[in-house]
Amino acid sequence: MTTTEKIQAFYRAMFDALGPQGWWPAETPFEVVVGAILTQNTNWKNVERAIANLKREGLLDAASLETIDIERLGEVIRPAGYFRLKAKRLKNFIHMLTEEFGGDLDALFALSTATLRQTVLGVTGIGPETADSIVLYAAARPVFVVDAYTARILYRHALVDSGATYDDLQSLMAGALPDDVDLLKEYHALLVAAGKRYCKKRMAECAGCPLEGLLEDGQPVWEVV
DNA sequence: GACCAGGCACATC
DNA sequence: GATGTGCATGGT
Repeated sequence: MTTTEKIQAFYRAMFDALGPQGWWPAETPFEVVVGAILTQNTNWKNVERAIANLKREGLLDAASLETIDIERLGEVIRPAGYFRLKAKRLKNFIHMLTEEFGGDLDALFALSTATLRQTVLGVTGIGPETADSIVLYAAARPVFVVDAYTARILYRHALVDSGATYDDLQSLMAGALPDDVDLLKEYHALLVAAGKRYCKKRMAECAGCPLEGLLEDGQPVWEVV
């Protein structure tokens, strides 16, 4: 089995076992952007609380976030953790959006995919995973979103070594998959769903994982990652 | 009480 | 270029 075949087999196995995940869980592209920043290294449940607070306070739009006091914003998003840091990061994104695109997400999303990704990446506090989440799930452009579960699952199945970078992982996945927005949305969501259930950080047993026994060559690696 | 969660920037060597 | 550390809440 080639690496490409393995990556495609992983998708089928996860989809058959777990079904469509319906990501991103948000009502609007703007909410996707906010959620992408708030979920950095954070349980989604806590992000939901923070987003509910933003909605209740009528703050889930560019103009409101541009004008709100940063300390008050921090209090509103507090349940998401790292709240001072994330208040700053939200402000950084909104400043860029306001100054360069008149606060209009559609204007930002009119950029070419590569330029859009670079522009979003240029915001302090937005790294590769957050940028790609925005590009894929908010702007609906075909990029592969790499996250900790992607790295862990590919590493434990010996498709990459422990030194693989974000770009290494992204290239590997992109090279094996079509430029299909719906498929790429689903693949990332399935990796997270499978990772949460069967491949948590210190989990050494993975009984019941849909990826179990899929590879006929190469033993899975079981160092903790 | 330790460990973890859908990262990222920055300091230091 | 690699490695270490701060950031913070809420669930298990």
